[in-house]
Amino acid sequence: MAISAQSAKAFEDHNHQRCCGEVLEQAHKLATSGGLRLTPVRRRTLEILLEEHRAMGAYEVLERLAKDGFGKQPPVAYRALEFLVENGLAHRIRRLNAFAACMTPGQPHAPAFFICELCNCVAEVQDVSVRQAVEAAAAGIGFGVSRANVEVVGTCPACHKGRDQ
Amino acid sequence: MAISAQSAKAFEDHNHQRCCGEVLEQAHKLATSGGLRLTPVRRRTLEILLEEHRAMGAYEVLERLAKDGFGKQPPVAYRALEFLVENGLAHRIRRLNAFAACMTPGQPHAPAFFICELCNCVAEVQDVSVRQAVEAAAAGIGFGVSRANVEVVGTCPACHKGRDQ
DNA sequence: GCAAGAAATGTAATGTTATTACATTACCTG
DNA sequence: CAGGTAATGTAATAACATTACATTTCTTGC
Repeated sequence: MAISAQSAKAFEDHNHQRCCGEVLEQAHKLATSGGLRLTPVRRRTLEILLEEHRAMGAYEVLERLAKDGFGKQPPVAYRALEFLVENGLAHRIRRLNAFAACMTPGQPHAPAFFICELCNCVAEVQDVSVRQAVEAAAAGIGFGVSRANVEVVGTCPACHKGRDQ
Repeated sequence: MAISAQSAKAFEDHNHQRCCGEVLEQAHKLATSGGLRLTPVRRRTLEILLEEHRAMGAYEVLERLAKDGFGKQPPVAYRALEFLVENGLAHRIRRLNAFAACMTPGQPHAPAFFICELCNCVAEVQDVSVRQAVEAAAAGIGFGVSRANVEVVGTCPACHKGRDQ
């Protein structure tokens, strides 16, 4: 089941070719400097997420990987995706049971995902204040934060507009 | 698979018997005043979540419902749970593929869930500032928020303590 | 270089979560 | 009490995810 072909970098237009290249390059740098092994499957998985530029289900990614000559079984996709998520190169969007490439890899980030309930497109937004609010709330109950996942459901600008018409 | 038997109302001690009764009573009021139909399955589902006072998987809830004489098929649980979530009487914790009764039904709320990665217990915290930060970020990209889901993973006070020892 | 251990991959099987479809029953409402 | 709507029961299946284990590739110390 395809989720959406819509832009995921906020909801702005952008030079997609360029954005893919940039992120991939950043990923490479991180891999070599950080001792990560960006193996062929992993690299290809990241490329697929970047090319599609949207949230993709694991099985959808798997199909693509299989076509490219990699294994056909679920663990192939799940392992590669897990690696990317663990190393900050991708995110898991739980509401959609899907994964999306991180648009700002490397830098310490506090992502929030805005998911359109009409077209299922996803925007990744870096927002420090959300993270700060979460940290403050955590401190209030003595909770030690390791990861925060913020997923907001609503309507993206395009769909919001269409609704009023 | 049971998720946790740990308290979910922040991480404080509380009079459980009393808290269940209160929330159920509130749910009833909402149902009658709001025109909701809190049917036997739905009511029982809410009771189960309240009794256990933790995040429960749909199949786990289903087992209990079946024992109580309701249907044995997944839609029985999913429909009841969906109803409760739609009407603010329960929440879905996506990271755990689970559901938990809302501890503050009726009042307009902005819940954030704190999930302990060691014991899997869940705390529901009402925090306006998180919601405000989300709203602000949404406004920045022209996104219309309908629901925000904040799930924070880390260590609860009890487990955090244990770790240091 | 090469042996030993660690990490990654391939694959089969299975487990878990969730939905679709449709028949039936209960409940409003005129 | 007839007709429509909402809720329920049930079967089947879809979608998502993990376990287990064999095999290969990479790394590292000698």
